[in-house]
Amino acid sequence: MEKPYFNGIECPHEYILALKDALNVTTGKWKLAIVSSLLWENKRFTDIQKMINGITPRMLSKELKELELNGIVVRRVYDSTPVLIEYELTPSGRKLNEVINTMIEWGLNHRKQTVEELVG
Amino acid sequence: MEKPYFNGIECPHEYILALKDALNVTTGKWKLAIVSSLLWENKRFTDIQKMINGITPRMLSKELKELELNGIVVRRVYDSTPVLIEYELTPSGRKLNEVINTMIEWGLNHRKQTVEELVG
DNA sequence: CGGCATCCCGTCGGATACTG
DNA sequence: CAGTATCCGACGGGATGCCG
Repeated sequence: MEKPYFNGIECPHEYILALKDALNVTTGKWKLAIVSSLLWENKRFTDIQKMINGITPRMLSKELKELELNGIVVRRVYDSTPVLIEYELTPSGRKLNEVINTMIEWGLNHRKQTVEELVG
Repeated sequence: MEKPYFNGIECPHEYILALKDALNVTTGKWKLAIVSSLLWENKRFTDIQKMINGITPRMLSKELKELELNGIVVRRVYDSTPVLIEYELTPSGRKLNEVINTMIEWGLNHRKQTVEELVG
């Protein structure tokens, strides 16, 4: 891994903003679950709700709006009868997978390290 | 980047836990700032507080305790007179920089993409 | 120096019911 | 189907003051 962007001493404002953008999407109870539900195929409101266990329509609606505002998700309205509404990830939205993977790799290693400390 | 751990369809429970560990540290107003303040050298309570603009002792105390519980930070007490207390990152804590860098890279690219969409 | 105790408020998110 | 409206508790986090 090359030099750190965020080293606690110098960190350009642009990087802070970029970090906040990422945190804005990763933080909260539902956003990552919603993104992940859309990774392999576009889905309708109710399908997302069924896929994510426990989310209420209120939260799903709110989160989808925020994700759309932040350029993570696109809401598509197909003017058929009856109207069909689908949600799709933007390219940025799809790339969130890389962030998630890095987090998981860190977490796996962290758990391994922590257990080793406890044992030996 | 190789295959995704978190693909929205299959994701082992172990990976979910690892992800939650990472989210636990990245979420919230202060944790990443505290971690970053300790990246290059260990620091004392008041030094961290001075370095991070605006954090109150109440929050710093609370966050440091959580970080210690989660194996991100170690609290060292040197039995000199007067007593010296220092905080140090664990190896896992230091590796958080990789997670942060990935987030920043995603955020930078996301902003570029979003601007391009608006322009063209 | 390195905190803790108390008060306070805004936001997150759940429950439930309702609508075009 | 794709949401909206209303109510409510829990928690994050700020402000202030005090302590060994």
